[in-house]
Amino acid sequence: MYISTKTGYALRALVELALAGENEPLSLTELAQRQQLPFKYLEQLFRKLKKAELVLSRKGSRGGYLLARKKAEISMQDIMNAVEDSQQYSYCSIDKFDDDYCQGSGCGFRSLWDRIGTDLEHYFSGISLSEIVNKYV
Amino acid sequence: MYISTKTGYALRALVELALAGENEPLSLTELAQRQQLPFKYLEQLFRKLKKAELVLSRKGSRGGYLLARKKAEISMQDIMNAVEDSQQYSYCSIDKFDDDYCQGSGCGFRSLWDRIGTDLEHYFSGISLSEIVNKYV
DNA sequence: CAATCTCCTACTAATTAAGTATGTTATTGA
DNA sequence: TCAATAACATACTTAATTAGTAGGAGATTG
Repeated sequence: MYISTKTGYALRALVELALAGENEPLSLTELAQRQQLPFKYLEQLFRKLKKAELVLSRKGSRGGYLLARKKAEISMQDIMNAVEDSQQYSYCSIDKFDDDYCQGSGCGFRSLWDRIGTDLEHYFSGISLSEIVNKYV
Repeated sequence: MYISTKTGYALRALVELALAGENEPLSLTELAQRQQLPFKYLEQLFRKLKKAELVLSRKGSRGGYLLARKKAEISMQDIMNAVEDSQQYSYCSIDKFDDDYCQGSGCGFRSLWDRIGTDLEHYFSGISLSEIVNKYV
């Protein structure tokens, strides 16, 4: 169980946006250079970030990306949700078990996973981009 | 970020041991049947669980596995540590960045990852096998 | 001594993550 | 108005990790 580099990249990138000016879009070319991240990979991440409405874009020359919300309104949970493929923290391998053992929502393990999922979601929702920028960067 | 089936399997298996008698070892053959888990895969998991001193084994006929500690003394963190390959919750992709950006322990992101790792470790250490057995099974 | 187990190593298969390649569309500034 | 710039989109390749298999050696009990 670990945080993917995908989330790491996204976080770095958003921190960079947070540090940039409010109204000056930062281009991915620039961003990729500053963070030494693969440009084409970033493009993909940003498509997801945009879909999740964490960033806005401006096309064309002098275009780029901007944060769509205030730093304080973007949490690590948001970022992970946007970028990570599986939305769940844990999954019950329910389909491998027959009905005697694991019966949908009645399954004990499933409710354990659910609890853990909720707890972790709560935890990561509590870490905002502004906190990261202030404390760690 | 999610909990692997490996951890799920191990948890299920240990719960099964917890439910079994104190001094009657449970064989993997039996366990695999009860939980519908692949026997050979379980063997590997149990080798790790034994190495981590979470279980004891008795060889030979009528042999099997027993919990090495009281249920309350085994946490999800223990299980994950034992079974999961990477011991870290998060890793800094430090080696991809040059020294200008990320300088070992001085790197802001790294300390963020460290904080998260510590927090999660603490969280999972707080979930014991006995709690799981009591509340969820 | 035979059945039943753990123990050990080395594969293979499947899935996911990471990264590349190629091209299209929109916007700005010269 | 056109050329440069940068987002948008899709499809593909490679690398890494996870899940699962296979076969046999070494103990122990009835």
